[in-house]
Amino acid sequence: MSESARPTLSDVAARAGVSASTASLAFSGSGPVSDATKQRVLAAAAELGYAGPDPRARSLRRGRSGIVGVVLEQRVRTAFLDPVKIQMLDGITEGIAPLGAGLLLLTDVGAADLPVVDTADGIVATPALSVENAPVDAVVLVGCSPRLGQTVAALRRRGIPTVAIEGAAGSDIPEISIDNRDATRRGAQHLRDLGHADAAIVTLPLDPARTRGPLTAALEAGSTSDTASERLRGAREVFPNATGRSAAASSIEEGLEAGRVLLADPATRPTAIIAQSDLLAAGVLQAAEELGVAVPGEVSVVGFDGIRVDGLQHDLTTLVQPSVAKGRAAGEAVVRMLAEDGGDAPASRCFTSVLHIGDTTAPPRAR
Amino acid sequence: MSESARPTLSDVAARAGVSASTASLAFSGSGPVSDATKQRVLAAAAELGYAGPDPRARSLRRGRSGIVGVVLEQRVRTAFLDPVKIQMLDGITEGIAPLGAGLLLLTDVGAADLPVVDTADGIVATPALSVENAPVDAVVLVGCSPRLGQTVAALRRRGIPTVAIEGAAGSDIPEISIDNRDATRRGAQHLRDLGHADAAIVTLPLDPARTRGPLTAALEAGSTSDTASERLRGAREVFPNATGRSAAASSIEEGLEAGRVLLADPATRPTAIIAQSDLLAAGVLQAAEELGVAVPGEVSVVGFDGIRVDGLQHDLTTLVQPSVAKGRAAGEAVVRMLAEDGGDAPASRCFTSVLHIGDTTAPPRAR
DNA sequence: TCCGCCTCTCGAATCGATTCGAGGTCGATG
DNA sequence: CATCGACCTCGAATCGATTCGAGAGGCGGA
Repeated sequence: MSESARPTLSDVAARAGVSASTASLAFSGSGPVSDATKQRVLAAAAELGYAGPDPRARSLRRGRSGIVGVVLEQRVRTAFLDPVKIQMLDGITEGIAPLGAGLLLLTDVGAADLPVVDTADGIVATPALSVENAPVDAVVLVGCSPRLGQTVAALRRRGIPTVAIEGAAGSDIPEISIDNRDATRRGAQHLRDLGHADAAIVTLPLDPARTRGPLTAALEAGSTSDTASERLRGAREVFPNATGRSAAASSIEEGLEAGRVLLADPATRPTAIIAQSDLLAAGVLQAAEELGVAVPGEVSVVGFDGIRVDGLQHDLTTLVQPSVAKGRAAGEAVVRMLAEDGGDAPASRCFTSVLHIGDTTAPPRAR
Repeated sequence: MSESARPTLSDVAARAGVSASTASLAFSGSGPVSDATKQRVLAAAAELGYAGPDPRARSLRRGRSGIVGVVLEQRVRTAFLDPVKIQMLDGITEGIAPLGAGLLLLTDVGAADLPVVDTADGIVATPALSVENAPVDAVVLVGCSPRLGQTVAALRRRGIPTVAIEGAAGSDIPEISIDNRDATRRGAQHLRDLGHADAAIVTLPLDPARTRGPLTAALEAGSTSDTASERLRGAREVFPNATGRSAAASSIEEGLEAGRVLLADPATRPTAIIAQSDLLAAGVLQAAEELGVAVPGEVSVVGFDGIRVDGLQHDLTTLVQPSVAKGRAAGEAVVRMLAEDGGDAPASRCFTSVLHIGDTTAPPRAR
């Protein structure tokens, strides 16, 4: 028992001359244990180099692992390149702080795609950790994805409390969202009020394939992204016939790409561009600069998110959304659902974005 | 048993008319189970809505949790604002892919600082998850920190395989690093070769307090950051008497701050600035622009990292380090250490940075 | 027909800690 | 002096799955 193997609680107990149960009490600190005994146990633990109760055993017994899963819809790098995601993650961290829980990064690419892993030795290793089998007490879904349905189904089957940020996952799952549609509408209205009649849109990825290209009716109809669709609808409320481009990601690069196409031809160039994220907007601004198109003189640009894009010269007109607060709300919802008395309150929340008018929008130049 | 509670493997087994052991075999797929039986078990599971083996129980029995911990030295937001960290994280993900393991985010603020959490109800909750008690199979330390020693001690006591990225943690812990000192020296030498004699340095945080201010001897002597110290030494090999500023973080903002001070007075202004990160360098460039100091005409700037700073107009002269490869190497080291046959090979690796000469360095203007 | 072997299934032990009720000791009180 | 608590400590059951050796059938060959 006390061989070279790591000591267990019973080893410590034996050494201290008490029973395992008493040792356990001594460690968890809560139970009625005399000071003398506690000291003895702690001393024995120190002598044996006991590092504390095994978290695996503890979590089996307690039924809680102290881990909250965060499901990202993309690979880690891609997700974290988006400042909005990072802010939400940070908010989640704040929100679950009272739980003292850790954050486990998961992607919903699905275990099915990679059920087991063959090691070099030809041994079949543990199936990859996924939302189907991760030892989590609760899960926060960040951003919707085509696989959302399957992910939610697995979570429901496992009975794991779930909260979704931006993505309708089902009536029993609290959703933390913002006024995507109305906010975008307000941004578009701002452009209309300035006198714009010809606005183009740069959308977030619409389909699972993240198709980059012109914004076609087919693409729009087949959208699997609530966020992109809602923002699109909001824009269409003001500019029903707006055309545009669909980006393959929310990044400056993609915005640049889209901007180049939209601004290329001075004859057909729109007087305003509504980008569905600040990163895309920043790319559009860069494209404008590249092509020598003045902002806001010749083209106005509106973004979405309200992040500080490092190094951006402009004060972007955008819809400022409370990303950190969203994350925090999600975290708090998790805490509530995990509380003993129970989270009867689904506690969905919809935050409001604020239109920040910067220096990238102005009346269109008479042509 | 099969009440409202979630079904267990034995429930499934009972329903399928087999023993629990057989059911287990059927699920793990590996054992010699007849197809008929397997189908029966799977069917029973489906009927009962069994979601697969409980990961907590499984990890207790198997002794593996399938989770790899990543220890960050700061809060999540701060860490992930640094593109280098994100790249490394991504590399780690790639590296441990064969494990099929998940990534658990941990910070080394220490459980001691927040041993237990009082809930609103006055109930004492589970101690916060930390490196001391997280159910991880291995850990990757990202960046060194003052608390490194304690973190490593806890890990060692627990017998958890550990790999450190940038930070000497002990002889038994593989370290993945880069040639901080020599790389910086080469960057500095490049400046010297161009004719610079008066270079200033902007360092990464040196002490636990992340003091922002002039680079004093005391600060240097008390440095707890290997990375910053090494890069500083490299610079000093070429410019022994260089003065500078210490930043409170690796960010554009901090670089801007430092740049403003260093470039404020045209009389004492250095002809070159060596920044210990690209983010800091970008800030310095911004400061230069603000103050109307031409780059590289009036001041040359060298960075470190080789990240693409979004929106940066310049092609920064910098030392390109392979961040993703570093992460991947760390992940691979973890895989090796976790392999059955055993990772006798500590497998420390030191990568080499490459000097990329952009357009931010040029000979000093004769004054 | 009988034997041996091979394939599939089962029992029981185990992973390490937690929890709860039972029991034991000791001091104080009537 | 006997009894009642109060306060500790202990035993045993439990969390849910995995694993390994043993045993039971079935089938082909002699």
